Formats: sequence, C-alpha cells, structure tokens
Amino acid sequence: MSKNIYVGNLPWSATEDEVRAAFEAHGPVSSVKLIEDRETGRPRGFGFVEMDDDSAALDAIEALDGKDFGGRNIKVNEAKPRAERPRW
DNA sequence: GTTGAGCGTT
Repeated sequence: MSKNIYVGNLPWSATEDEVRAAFEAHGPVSSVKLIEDRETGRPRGFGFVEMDDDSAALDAIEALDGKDFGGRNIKVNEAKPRAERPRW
C-alpha cells in the first residue's frame, strides 16, 4: 500500500529531487509530484509525495513538518485523495 | 529577473 503526503510552503526554487531526497532519508519514496500552475506554468510552491511504507510516511511527515527546507518552513501533512478524472 | 495560499491530472 502507499500513502500520499501533502507538502506545502515550499520555496519556488525547490525541485522534486530535493523533496525526494528529503523524504528518502526517512523511508522509500514511490513518487514525487510538484504542482505547478497548469495555466501559467508557475510553480505553486507545493507538491505531493507518495510512499509505500505507511510508517515511514508518518515518520517523514512528523520529521519534515515545519522544518526548514531551502530557507523556508515547509508544511507536511497527509494528502487528501485526488479527484478522479471525469469521463465526460 | 515578479508572487505566497495552501491539496495534484498523470
């Protein structure tokens, strides 16, 4: 199973590689997705991290939540389930 | 050469 993690308050200079490295330090990371504005292409400053190990995910959440990342305190929490793609 | 709330489109 996997657990989705929401990562917010990220600096605009942050990359997926840095976020992945930060979470891989606490457990195996399945995938990392930084969200950018689809219309303007600007980074929104938040992203999502998917981890296979639930305990490692919770450990990474409490370990990285409110911590300094790239000179900014990031917010790490359990992500809400993403809406499925509408078929029509 | 910018900006700051916060939950994504494969």
